[in-house]
Amino acid sequence: MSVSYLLDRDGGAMYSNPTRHVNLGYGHQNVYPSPPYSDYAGYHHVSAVGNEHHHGAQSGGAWNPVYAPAHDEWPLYAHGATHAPFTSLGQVNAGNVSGLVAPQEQRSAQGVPGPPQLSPVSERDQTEWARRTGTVPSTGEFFTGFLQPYQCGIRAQSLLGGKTRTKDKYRVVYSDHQRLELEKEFHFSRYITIRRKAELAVTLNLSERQVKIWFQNRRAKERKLNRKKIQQSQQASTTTATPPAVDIHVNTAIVASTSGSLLTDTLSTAIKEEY
DNA sequence: TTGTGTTTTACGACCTCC
DNA sequence: GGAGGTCGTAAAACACAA
Repeated sequence: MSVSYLLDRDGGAMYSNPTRHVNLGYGHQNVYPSPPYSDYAGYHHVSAVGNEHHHGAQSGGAWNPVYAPAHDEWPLYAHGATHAPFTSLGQVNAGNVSGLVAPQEQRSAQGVPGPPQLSPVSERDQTEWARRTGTVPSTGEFFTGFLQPYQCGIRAQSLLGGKTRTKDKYRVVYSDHQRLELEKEFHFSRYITIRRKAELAVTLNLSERQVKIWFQNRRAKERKLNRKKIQQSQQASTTTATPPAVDIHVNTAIVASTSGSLLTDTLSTAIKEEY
């Protein structure tokens, strides 16, 4: 299967060779039936994310001109960066995060099963997050005020021996909303398309580079978790008195794990069919 | 409060593919 | 050569026990 989904979703915008990433072990991204963010309990919006696999029918959908083309990296370093991306996505207020509503409506208008409404982030969640981060946005500034990546940082050169870091922040902490949307996207597909990356970057007010790196880190996290699970299962199998039964479900689970994902046997069956 | 372990961003090095 | 992949790592942010 490899990355054909990319071609499907992106009209071949990414790689034309379907064998690319064939060894990466994530060739099944499009189907991912595990419970939403089972290993991501740290985020509190799970209930609103239950209907993932949203923009799955984006394939073939026309690129919506609402979304800007890929913009330059690091667009938001200065204070008071413009927040134009949201001006076209509807009003954002402190009690209703609606950044993705417009895209969904557009997808719906295209007759495709679009993404769910953006997970509603309650005012309590926002204030909680603001409290934790020590940043309290004013009404209407939930996105524009304190979610700016590198909001305080002027990208400084020659820090850390030539490495580039922000001047007064080594890294920013993404908002719950940003991480939630990224997780939703990741849950839909382990590999983001160029088109979707640009879309997300605009929607979440991140740079495309940040989105790309987030996905890289997220895949690394998943691999790490999978390695841990494999180790645990191996330890469990060695400590059990009875030898592990030859169970098709177990085997498929191991196959899935070694391929770097959290697959169910049902899913692995689908993968076998793909391969 | 503090020490410590874990998680989260961000990057560099290196690789593959076009 | 450029883009994006993995892998390893730095360091901030966070969680939590003592």
